[in-house]
Amino acid sequence: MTTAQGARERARNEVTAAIKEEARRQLAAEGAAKLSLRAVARELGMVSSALYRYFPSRDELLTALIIDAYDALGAAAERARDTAGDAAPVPRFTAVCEAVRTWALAHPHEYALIYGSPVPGYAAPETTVPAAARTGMVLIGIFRDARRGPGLAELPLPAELRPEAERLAADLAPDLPAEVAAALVAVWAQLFGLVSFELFGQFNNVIEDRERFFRHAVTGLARGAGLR
Amino acid sequence: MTTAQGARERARNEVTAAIKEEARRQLAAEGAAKLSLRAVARELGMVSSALYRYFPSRDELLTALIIDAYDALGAAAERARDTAGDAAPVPRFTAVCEAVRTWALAHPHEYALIYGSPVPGYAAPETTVPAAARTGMVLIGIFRDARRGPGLAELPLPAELRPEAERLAADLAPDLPAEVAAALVAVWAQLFGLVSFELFGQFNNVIEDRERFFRHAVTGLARGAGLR
DNA sequence: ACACAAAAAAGAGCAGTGCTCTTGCAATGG
DNA sequence: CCATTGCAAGAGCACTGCTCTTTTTTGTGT
Repeated sequence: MTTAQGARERARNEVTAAIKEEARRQLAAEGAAKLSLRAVARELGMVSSALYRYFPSRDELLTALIIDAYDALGAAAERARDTAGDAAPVPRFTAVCEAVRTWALAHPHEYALIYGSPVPGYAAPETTVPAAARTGMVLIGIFRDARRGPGLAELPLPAELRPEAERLAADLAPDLPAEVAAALVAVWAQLFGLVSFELFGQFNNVIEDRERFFRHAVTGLARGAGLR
Repeated sequence: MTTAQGARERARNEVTAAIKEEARRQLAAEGAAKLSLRAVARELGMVSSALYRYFPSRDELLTALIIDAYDALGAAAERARDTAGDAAPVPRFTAVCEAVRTWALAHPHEYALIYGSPVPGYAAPETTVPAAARTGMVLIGIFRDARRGPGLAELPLPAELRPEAERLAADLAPDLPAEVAAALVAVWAQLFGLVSFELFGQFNNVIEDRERFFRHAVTGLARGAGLR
């Protein structure tokens, strides 16, 4: 049994959760750079050193928040995919993209935490990989579905990139052709380029109607990657 | 006369330059988060408070570095454009893209400073705008040149986005059609999406042959935006 | 050549940070 | 019931950005 394993364990889990909750509050309010162990402890009515019983370092706490952020974004993407139901590939794709953008706009600091500049000296541990992959999986799924039916056009693939693309396909989606896998990864990076530029202020004084622009851009992205 | 305007002024400029130089060294070595005024001062053999005569705050020093980084990237892009000479639009475009990527890989922390997550509470002042625009100008120039000659295909533009695209064209490149301006901005964001993903580690364990992948992706980008 | 004002540097200090180590207390389980 | 174990607290270290005051340097006009 994993519940009811002693009051001690239970209390520990509760305190851990409270710390993460307060940390997430501070993250949303001020950003990762201003997330302070001491402030979290203060808010929770404990002394800073006590926190180290729960998280061995500030970075470890950040890692926990990173995983949560990846999961929240992945869940938002999955929800959009499910809502889009059995629409055509392009609208399904754009629906997921818009969900990503909407989540990012609603949680800018958490987005910056996972897709912004990495903290120097901090390497994301393996633990984050599954959570990080969730959103990508949703995109892969859309391309996979598009292959059944007439929804996927032919794509060029230069010979010099074929080995890499084959490897990519084998790793990510063994049932997809190499050129689709390559296009998929490019689309993935470009999607987050659009979101990051908007969120990180590069569109300030450049683009006004960002929602419409985004919709147009991701439609182009979908078409460019062969979705029909 | 602006030179030889008193030894005092001259000394001031020299110290300012030395501070920026040392700061850039530390930035390259450890990243923006670990850039410390005290450490810079220490390295220069002065006391930390003396630095405030030259830069009113750490953020102001960062701003100076940001402008330098934008300028260096812009210069790299311009060099690539000039080297590409009168090649066809697509190779000229990819040459500039590869120059951007190469510069970013060579100066990861400076890249992160300008295209990574913004420092919370820090808004880039107007001063950075001209430097920031340089790289974009290079891309605009390529599209402009492509219009003379057969190098630019027709692009779709949804009616709902036309007003925004017209405004965009008027602001950025009055001699380009609205749909080209819109595509340009999207390409711009997507290019930096590719570079950021590689630099920020999202391609770890995903893409091996990053150079070839990048070349393929930006070629697709160019085609998608109408270059031929 | 010298005195003076302006500029620069130094020093002390404040409030904050992450993190470590020791000490004391209290709940748990044999 | 009491030893063990888990946890919180406190003090302290080495930092950070930044301010304010005092001292020193330095270019220049008389």
